[in-house]
Amino acid sequence: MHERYEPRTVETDAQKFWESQHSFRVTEDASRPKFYCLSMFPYPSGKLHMGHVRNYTIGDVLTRHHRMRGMNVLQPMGWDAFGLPAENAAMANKVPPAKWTRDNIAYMKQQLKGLGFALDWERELTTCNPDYYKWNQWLFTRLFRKGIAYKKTGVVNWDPVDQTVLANEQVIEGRGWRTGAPVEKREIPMYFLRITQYAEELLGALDGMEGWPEQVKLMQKNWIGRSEGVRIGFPYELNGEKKTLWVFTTRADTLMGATFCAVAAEHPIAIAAAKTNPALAAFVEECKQGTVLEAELAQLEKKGMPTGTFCTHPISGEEIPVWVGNYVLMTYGEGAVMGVPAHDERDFAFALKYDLEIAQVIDVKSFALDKWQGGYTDYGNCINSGKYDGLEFQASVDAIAADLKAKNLGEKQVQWRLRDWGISRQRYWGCPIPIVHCAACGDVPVPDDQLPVVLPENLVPDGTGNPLAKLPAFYETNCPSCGKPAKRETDTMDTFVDSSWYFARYACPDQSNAMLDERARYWMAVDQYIGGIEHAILHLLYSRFFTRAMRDEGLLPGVAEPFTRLLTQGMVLAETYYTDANGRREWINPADVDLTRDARGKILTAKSKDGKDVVFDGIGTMSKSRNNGVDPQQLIEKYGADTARFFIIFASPPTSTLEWSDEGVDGSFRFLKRLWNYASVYAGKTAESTGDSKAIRHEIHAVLKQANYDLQKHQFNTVASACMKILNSIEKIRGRNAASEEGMSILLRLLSPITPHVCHALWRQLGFGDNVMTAPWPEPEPAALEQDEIDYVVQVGGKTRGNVKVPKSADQNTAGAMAAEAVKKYIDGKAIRKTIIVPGRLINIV
RNA sequence: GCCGGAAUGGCGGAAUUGGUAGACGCAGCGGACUCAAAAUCCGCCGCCUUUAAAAGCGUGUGGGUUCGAGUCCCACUUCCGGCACCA
Repeated sequence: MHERYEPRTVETDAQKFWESQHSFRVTEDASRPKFYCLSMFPYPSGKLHMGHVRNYTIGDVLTRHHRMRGMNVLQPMGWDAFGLPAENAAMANKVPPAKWTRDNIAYMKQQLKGLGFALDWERELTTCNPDYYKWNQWLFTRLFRKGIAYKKTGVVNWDPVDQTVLANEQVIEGRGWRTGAPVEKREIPMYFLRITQYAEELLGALDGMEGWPEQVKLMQKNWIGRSEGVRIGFPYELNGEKKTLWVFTTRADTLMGATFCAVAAEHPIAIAAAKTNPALAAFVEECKQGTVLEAELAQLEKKGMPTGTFCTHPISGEEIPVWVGNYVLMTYGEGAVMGVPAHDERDFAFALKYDLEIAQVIDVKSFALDKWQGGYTDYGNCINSGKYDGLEFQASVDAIAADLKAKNLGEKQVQWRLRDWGISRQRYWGCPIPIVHCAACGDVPVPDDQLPVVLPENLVPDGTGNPLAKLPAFYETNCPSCGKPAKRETDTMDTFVDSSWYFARYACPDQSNAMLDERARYWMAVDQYIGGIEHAILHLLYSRFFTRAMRDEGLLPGVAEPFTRLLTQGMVLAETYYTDANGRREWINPADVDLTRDARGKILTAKSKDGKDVVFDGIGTMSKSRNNGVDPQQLIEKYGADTARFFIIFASPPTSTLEWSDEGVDGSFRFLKRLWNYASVYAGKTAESTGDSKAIRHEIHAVLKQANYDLQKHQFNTVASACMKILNSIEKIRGRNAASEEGMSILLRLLSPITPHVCHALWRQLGFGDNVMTAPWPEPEPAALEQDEIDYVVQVGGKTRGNVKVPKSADQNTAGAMAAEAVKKYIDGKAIRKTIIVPGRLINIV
């Protein structure tokens, strides 16, 4: 046995062993409980980043732990291979996205293999391969025929110079990233998936999902956003035609205080008024500038302009003005709201600004017309509301809804915040949408025998629109229905489509006759899903929707939820720095910044390697766009995969955000070295000290008990600590005896999911067996946990004043008396009011 | 702006349901070994007063509940994630 710990040799040997044994290959096995453990697949951006190492180490710890508990564990891996960065790289390097992507996959796969993850590589899948995306297309055509997929217009960011659609990420401070031109909103036809049809089910099912964090369920609940209210009609006349302006409100009790209505710039009233009113036309035009980003829209200064149109209040019959408001969203409800300045903060500010009437109709306290106060939105009884005066919230809503219904101007309604999912992307590197546009037959889905619609792989985009739209060889085709010349759709699908069902395909990646087969029925649902908290809404919600859509296609009978248990990993953050080059930010990797700090750790100066001053721009998620990713490869090369794995597990609990710093990694490396040294130096010797073996056994088994509890809670950082504590205990023995032997056996098994290579080597070399992966999971022995005396903390009036050892057999009175004796000097001369005894823990004398 | 989180020594973090705050590490300080250094091993290590013994303070801020609060409640501050075309 080598005296020195040499990670490279140890890791290569272990990996060769696993490969030769096909240790991670799994098949369906009815005799054992199955456990499908899945980490979110990576986008092949170039090389692994720390977030990947963290994610996949957590997944591997879970996988290896469950294997040792006797379960049939599937842990696969694949590539989320379509997406925008490949097109950006293609433009920068003049290399087709396909080549860039596949090169990245090859490199990252080697990195993953080097980290020793227990992955079944025979199931690897890549979303940009036709044998995968064929089934995107196949399912799309099914959903299209059912009406779940449909066409309507959607709003996109438009770069007027490059004549191209921009992703939100490509809009920097309202301007196109390449051209610097102010971005405009533009409406274009797109395909949508009717996720709203599943809104009720997606919301209702959350309650029963006990394996999901409350936090994520709450976010999804709020995102779906069910609200109960009243749909209210305000009749108006436009060009002599009688129409009704429909609004939705959750506060119908305030209807008598509605003094105006506001519509979105895209609303028919606004468009009609703009035709005859140049000032209004300019305002409508202004509203079209800027991005579609909701975060920015919500923080815009609220502006408006009267349309000149008036509508009739459905109860009072008064004429109230209709305004255009830049804060009214066409995408929510019907693009119009009623304005109740007295009881809505936004309406109040709007009314003050434009001198609109403010009419209090709820008896909230101390109402003042000139100043908004928090209580104005409180519920209360109606006042100044005619026949509704004195009614409380629910009664007034009921009465108003009934009256509106009688007039055919409203009814109670349930409204959802969730919108249908627009999946069309005017981009090259994605899955082609399988539709042919025929002048005679309309939008015709591509028939099964013509699938997949293959994406040509040799194109290089140039930033001025989708290259597919410039390639007649791609878009010129014949109508599958009538055979006449027709045009193929050139938009591709949102990459979220690819990732909304990949988890099911891992069960049967080689199946060429169907999207899924009976193997998917065996493995689904995923028992444990692991991935970043940033996916809490979109990816996870889309996957829940897709799983139901697949269920309703008969592909996954009885499966509604894709992920039984969810572990949301905290993000790995890093500091960000930039240099300012002629107003354009150049992002500098934190590894290339030299810092000086003051005694409190505050940054004094920051310089790049070439001596330029660098601006610190806070801490944020590691990303390509801010060049603050930390490459784990250097860490792995210097210390080995086991140290990298141990350190990232040890550094913080899986769900916490982690500000990356590799200070402290030495400690993890030292621990593995100490473990190795102990095994090589002392393992051959008989013990020097055997006297306190009983106490040491107690320590080890108590730590093991706690570690098993922590594993259940997924608190892996303290499991790593536990391993260190066990080694500390064993080291006191300084040699080999029954206690150290047992301790080592426990330690190597407990540690093996975290650092599998070194544990594999030591398990064999110390003669415990051939393969630690097949050893049973260690459990504490009750006898070793027994103690004769209990250590009580003694408090006087809640302050800790001492300790007392009480025999296990002693009753409460004896224990109390012993405690009082132990802290005598603190209670001398004072009356004892009562004594609180927490069995096994603490005695408080008051 | 809206939704969801987080805040504990110089640093990462621990504290199972309200019960000894700081486990386990990092950094630092002192020592052993060494010609020396590295590596390794041993000890100390929240703040403050103090020669010491001992006392007081202490879990982002301000209140509250309790015999007892890092943990529960109310109000705030700062930071992080998401906001539908980054993935």
